[in-house]
Amino acid sequence: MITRNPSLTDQVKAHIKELILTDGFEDARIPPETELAADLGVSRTTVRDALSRLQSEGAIYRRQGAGTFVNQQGLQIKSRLEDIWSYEKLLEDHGFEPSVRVLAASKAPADSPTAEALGLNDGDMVLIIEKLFLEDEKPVMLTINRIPTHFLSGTDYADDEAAPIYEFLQDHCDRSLSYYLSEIIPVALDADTASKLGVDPGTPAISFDEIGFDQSNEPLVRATSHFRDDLLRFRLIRKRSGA
Amino acid sequence: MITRNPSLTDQVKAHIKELILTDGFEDARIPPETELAADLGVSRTTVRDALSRLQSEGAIYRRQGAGTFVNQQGLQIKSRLEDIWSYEKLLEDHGFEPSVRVLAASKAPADSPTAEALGLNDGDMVLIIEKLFLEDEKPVMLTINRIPTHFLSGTDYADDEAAPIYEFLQDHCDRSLSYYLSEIIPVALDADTASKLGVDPGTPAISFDEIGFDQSNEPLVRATSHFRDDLLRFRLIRKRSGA
DNA sequence: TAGTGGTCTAGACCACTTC
DNA sequence: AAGTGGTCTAGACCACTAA
Repeated sequence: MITRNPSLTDQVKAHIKELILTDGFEDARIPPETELAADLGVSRTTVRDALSRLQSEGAIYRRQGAGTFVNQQGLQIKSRLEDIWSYEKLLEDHGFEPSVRVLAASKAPADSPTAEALGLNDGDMVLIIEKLFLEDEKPVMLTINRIPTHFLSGTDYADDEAAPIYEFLQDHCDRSLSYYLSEIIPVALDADTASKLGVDPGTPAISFDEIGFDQSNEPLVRATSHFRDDLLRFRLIRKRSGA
Repeated sequence: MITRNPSLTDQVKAHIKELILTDGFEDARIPPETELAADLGVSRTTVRDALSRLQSEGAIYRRQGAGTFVNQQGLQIKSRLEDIWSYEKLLEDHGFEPSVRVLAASKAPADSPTAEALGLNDGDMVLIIEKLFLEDEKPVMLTINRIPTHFLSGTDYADDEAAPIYEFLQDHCDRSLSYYLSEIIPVALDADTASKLGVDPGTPAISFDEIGFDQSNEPLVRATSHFRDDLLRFRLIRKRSGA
């Protein structure tokens, strides 16, 4: 049942991932590329594309001349930092079933770091949406989004404040979020943030300070997020790079 | 002058990066893949491989049907987290010329997190190497490596304690470091670490807790590192993933 | 020496953007 | 309609690992 869309590569990738999770293989060894290609009736290139993606996700590793192997360690990686697109999905990948609570949604003049990040003038207004993500009523992360009000194409957005930001920007600003430039910052939580997250003030936490851009590199949104380190910890595989 | 090794793809990649940094292009637009392929006398596949790597580094982005463009934001990324291999190189990429000071190198029984990470028994000995990386006498990061002593193939390693760990493991343990599994942890610096880094106790910092594995997934080393956030901040590009 | 992954080619067709 | 990047094929040869 080989069809277009999802792409062949995606189907092959899903198939191999399935094999990894169910079979386990002997010695964690995955069949040779040529064999996979023959079995699935696709070209070796397609198989290699699929394997390359699995490799970059940390699920497998390859040794020239030896073979392709399952990377048990890599399976601990729930999500690659650079692949995080919505926090809803991030939390789901970590095994949560998050609910979202909008703590605040109001317009105010941009503070100075926001104005600088978004290229605004002093006094320009931004819509501030503060969302808390919970798992079973327990706070996991807090995120504050700031969107220039001049992007808003209407006023009837109240129902969608809980939506993922890229969706909100699409629906109510007619802008398409393309990527984030993100800084990873260690902080001691201030009293306000700590209380919203249900931890003691001063608790160390990871904070993301990010700017979301559209395809033309125009900044659309500035986001600041804080995570409960005891509930959500970021892991990654570091390898010798080809660069 | 097209030769093997470095690979064609690497040469093409370097060539395009050169173009990006010097020319700047109009509208940040990069010539079409077919044109690059013709100019350089290589196949489009090779050009695409090179562009894909540049894209994953954040230097460019591609829009189907529209073209390939320079990503000015992405050029701010000094090094991808997942491509960090030695801290020497990381610091160089950030514009430092780091010097290394070995603060300690001694054998001791493994503490319990180390023993667990490396699969050791209670009381097994590890060689602990504590290194401080400085820029102009100013501490930037501190790293502690723990290597099981039973890996050591000799006793004359004293001169190489300052070497990058993968080199030390190669030369004195005959083991080849393949990858790290790394956790990103927010901490408030304890008095000892803070004083070594020259900051106040309690200063928030990023800590990496990592296990280094060889090709067979055998753990070789556990490392704990702390960074001066005011001198070295991690940035990354987050994109919608193909996964 | 046999078998594996790594690199590269030449070409086809598709999906999408732009004019 | 023209031109771009995205997907896929079939095949060649190389570099490396393992028996």
